[in-house]
Amino acid sequence: MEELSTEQKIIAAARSVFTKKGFAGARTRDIAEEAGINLALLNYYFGSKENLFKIVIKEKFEQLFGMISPILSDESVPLGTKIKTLVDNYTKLLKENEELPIFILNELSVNGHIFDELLQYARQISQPVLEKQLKNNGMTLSVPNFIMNIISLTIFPFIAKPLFVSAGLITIENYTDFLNERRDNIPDWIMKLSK
Amino acid sequence: MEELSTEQKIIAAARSVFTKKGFAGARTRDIAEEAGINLALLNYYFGSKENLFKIVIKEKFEQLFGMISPILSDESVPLGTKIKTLVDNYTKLLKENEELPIFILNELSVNGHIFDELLQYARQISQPVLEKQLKNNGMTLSVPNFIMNIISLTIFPFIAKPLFVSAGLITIENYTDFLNERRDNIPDWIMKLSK
DNA sequence: CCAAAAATTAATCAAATGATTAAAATAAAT
DNA sequence: ATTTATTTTAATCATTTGATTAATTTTTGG
Repeated sequence: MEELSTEQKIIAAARSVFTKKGFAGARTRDIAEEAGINLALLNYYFGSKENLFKIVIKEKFEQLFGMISPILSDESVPLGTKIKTLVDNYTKLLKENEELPIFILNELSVNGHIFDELLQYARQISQPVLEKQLKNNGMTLSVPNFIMNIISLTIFPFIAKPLFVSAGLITIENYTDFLNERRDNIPDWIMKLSK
Repeated sequence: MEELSTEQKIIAAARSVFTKKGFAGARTRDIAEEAGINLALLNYYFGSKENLFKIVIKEKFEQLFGMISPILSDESVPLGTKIKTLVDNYTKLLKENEELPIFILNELSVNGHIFDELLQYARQISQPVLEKQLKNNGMTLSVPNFIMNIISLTIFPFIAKPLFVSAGLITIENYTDFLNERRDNIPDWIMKLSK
C-alpha cells in the first residue's frame, strides 16, 4: 500500500468531486476535505480551481475518447474485430466510470473547442483506413454514421441508466446484465446497419 | 406581439439560463437580467432558485420524454409508424432545443429519482402494447432494448454534436443534413435490429 | 547540527451570490 | 378620490467560496 503524494491525493479527490458535481457544482473545500489536506494546499500546488479542473478534464477526456483512434486506425485489424474491441473496451471502462460520459459531454457542450487538436488528429489517421475497410467489406455507410452508431449504441445506455431504472424498464441489479448482453449483440447490429 | 407577464418572463429566462448552465452554474442575477426584472422579483414570485429550477426541469423533462408513452402505447398504430413518428418528433424537437438532452440527463444523473412516478406510469401503459406488437411482427428483441436502440440512435447524435464537429467528422453547416439523413434511415435500422 | 527550502496550517480577505427588507410605484377596490 | 392591495425597486444582509497571507512545521542540503 503506497501512500500517495499530496499532489496525487488532491488530483484523486478532484477527479472524484469534479466528475460527480461538474465544474460549477464542485467546491474546492470539498476537494480539499476529500483529499485530507488543507484548502490552501490546493492553491499552493495548482494555483486555482480552474487549473486543477483542466488537468482532470483532459485526463478524463483521454480516458473516454483516447482509445478510439488507436483501434480504428490500425490497418491490420479487420473491421469486425475493431467493432468488437471498441464495444468491449467501452463497456468495461464505463461500468467502472459511470459518470464519465455525462461529465465529458456536458463540458464539451459548454466549452466546445478545447480538444479540437487531439480530435482532428485522431480523425485524420482513422478516417481513410475506415473508409477503405468499409468499402472492401461491401458496406455503403459513411464513416461518421458508422462511428456514430457504435458510440450511440454503446455509450448512451450508460447515460440513460437513471432513466431506464426510474421507468422500471431495467432494475439496478439487472443493469449490468443488460449492458453485457448489449455488448455481445452490438457488433452484429453494427454490421447489419453498415450494409 | 403579446407582452408576457412578469412571472412568464422570469420562467422564460430561467429556461434559457438553466438549460445552458445547469443548476449550479446558473446565477439568479443572470436570470433576472435576462428577464429584464429586479432580482428581488424572482424571489417574490418563486421563493427561491430551487423552486424556479423545479418548475423548469419538470417542464423540460416532459418536453423530452413526455412524447414517448403516448406514441408507444397506442394499440391502433403499427410498429413501423410508431418508430418513424418518434424519430421524426425527436429530430424536430432537438434541432430547436440542442441543450435539452444533456440538461435533463445530467440532472437525472445527479438527482436520480425525481420522475419515478411519471416514468413508471409511462412504462406500464406502453410495455404490454409494445411486447405484443414486437411479437406479432415476428421480432425477438426485448422492449427495453427496442426503446434503448431508438433513443440511442436518435438522441445521442445531438449530444455528440460538439465532439463530431471538433473532430471534423461533420461540419457545423452540414450537421442538420447529417441529422435529417439519419432521421430517414433510423426507422429501417431499428426494424433490422429488432428481428 | 544548522540554515535554507519546501510543505502545511490557521486565519483572513474579497468577491460572488441567494435572499430579505423597507420603501416607492402602480393597480385595484370601495 | 381615497384607501387598500399588489407589484417593483434599491439597498443591504448573510453566507458561501475561491484565493491569499503570514506564521509554523517538516524536509533537505551542506
